Amino acid sequence: MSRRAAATARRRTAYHHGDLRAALVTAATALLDTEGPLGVTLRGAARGAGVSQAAPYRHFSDKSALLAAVAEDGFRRLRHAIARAARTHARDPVAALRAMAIAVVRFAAAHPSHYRLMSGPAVRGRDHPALRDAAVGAWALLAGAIERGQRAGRIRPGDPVALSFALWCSIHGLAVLAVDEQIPANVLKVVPLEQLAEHATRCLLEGLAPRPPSRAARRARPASRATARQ
Amino acid sequence: MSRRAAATARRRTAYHHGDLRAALVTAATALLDTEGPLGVTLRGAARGAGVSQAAPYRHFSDKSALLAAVAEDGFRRLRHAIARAARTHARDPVAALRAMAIAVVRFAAAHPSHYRLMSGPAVRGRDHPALRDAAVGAWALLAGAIERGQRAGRIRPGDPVALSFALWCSIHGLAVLAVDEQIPANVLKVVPLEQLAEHATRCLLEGLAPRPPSRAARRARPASRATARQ
DNA sequence: CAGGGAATGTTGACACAGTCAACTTCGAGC
DNA sequence: GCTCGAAGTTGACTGTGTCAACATTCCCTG
Repeated sequence: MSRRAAATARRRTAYHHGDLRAALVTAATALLDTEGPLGVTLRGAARGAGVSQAAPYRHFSDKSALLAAVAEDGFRRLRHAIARAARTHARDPVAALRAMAIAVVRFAAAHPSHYRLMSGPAVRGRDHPALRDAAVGAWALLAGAIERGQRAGRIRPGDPVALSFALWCSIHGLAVLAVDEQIPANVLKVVPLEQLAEHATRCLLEGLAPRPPSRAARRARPASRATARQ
Repeated sequence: MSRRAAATARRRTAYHHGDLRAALVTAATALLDTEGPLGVTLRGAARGAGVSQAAPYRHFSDKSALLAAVAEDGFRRLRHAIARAARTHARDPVAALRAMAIAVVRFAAAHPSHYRLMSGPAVRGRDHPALRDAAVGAWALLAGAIERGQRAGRIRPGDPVALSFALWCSIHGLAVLAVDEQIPANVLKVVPLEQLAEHATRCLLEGLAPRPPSRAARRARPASRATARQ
């Protein structure tokens, strides 16, 4: 993975680290897990890699560049988790979607600080295209599953991207609420997190299911201009 | 509004500020809007209030206490925005819910940094009960609207808290995605943000609508244990 | 095989942040 | 009128991001 390993196997010397970039990402990730988002520090990562304070600047232009690399790594892992969940239900697209949702929430619960970093203000996708791509890559799996569901007649027709977007909002919203500890105790007491994911996903998937023309659905006016402002 | 005005009208002197606490919250909010979340600083807020660096410690034990006060204020405003939206559709509970969702997303888009702070790692609800209460108070309006919808037969029966939670996930997820600039360009290009809110809300509300027993909904197995791990 | 860039690390320094201790000033109640 | 506590100030400490100047090592070219 590292450009060093790909090269002629430079040996680490006392002076040159060998693969500092990867070591810094690892150290920063460790800090993230143990100390939380505010505990991640450029100097701390350097210490963790056994290197001086300014060394990171040979590999990252910025603190936020380091954080972006960490976040990108997180999205890679998240994508793998989602893909694995999808594979376990290759036959049933709806079950696959549910499993994917649970995988996301599980990932968030297992690595709260990491998930926070991935979707937080510390790194803006705009400034780090690779991060953006990694994020989109992870969530794009949802659209694929939606499409399979449509082909199987389990999900109503329509733009898969638009439909998966609604699902994305739900799942990400739940994950973020969990990670930010904003789920009220009276909810979490009764129902464990994964069941909440199932619940939220089911509510949405029922909305996405094909259905005979329903009076209630059509009664809803398409757009009311008299909504609240601000 | 300020406790100063309520009291015997202490006058501000050169030395004593009069109502530093409120001034600090205002200054911090201004910093948040202009400089972003990372630009909010205790010293900066003190400067903004025309006061020395250590003065805030007479009113806030901590930087995070200041941030919590700012976030709490944000939740108060958010609750008002939601309540106003609900009032504009007193007759149609489903339209009210849609309007509430749009109000939240609008708020988030208008004050991105503020919304981020309100739901971010900077302040943990656990450490600031008043913040937690403000957040719950804002979102509780959803459950009320759901209940009205049930009474009107527009929303299927069930625990209003559980149903509103699914809606909460959707709305908050969309708001957070917007605020974090994670909505892919190919989505935002085609559809403006408020329409996305309508879309997501509609998908979910259709899932929450009362419906004749449907085969597709029942076919979904209640829980599959073979989901992905990690 | 030699030698010279280019990478990669190191040291030292600067500005600024959060935070605290010690001191000062002001308003209110005995 | 005087004192006491609340509210503000000054000065200092540590830790952080960042940079410039210097040191070391790798690897390519002759």
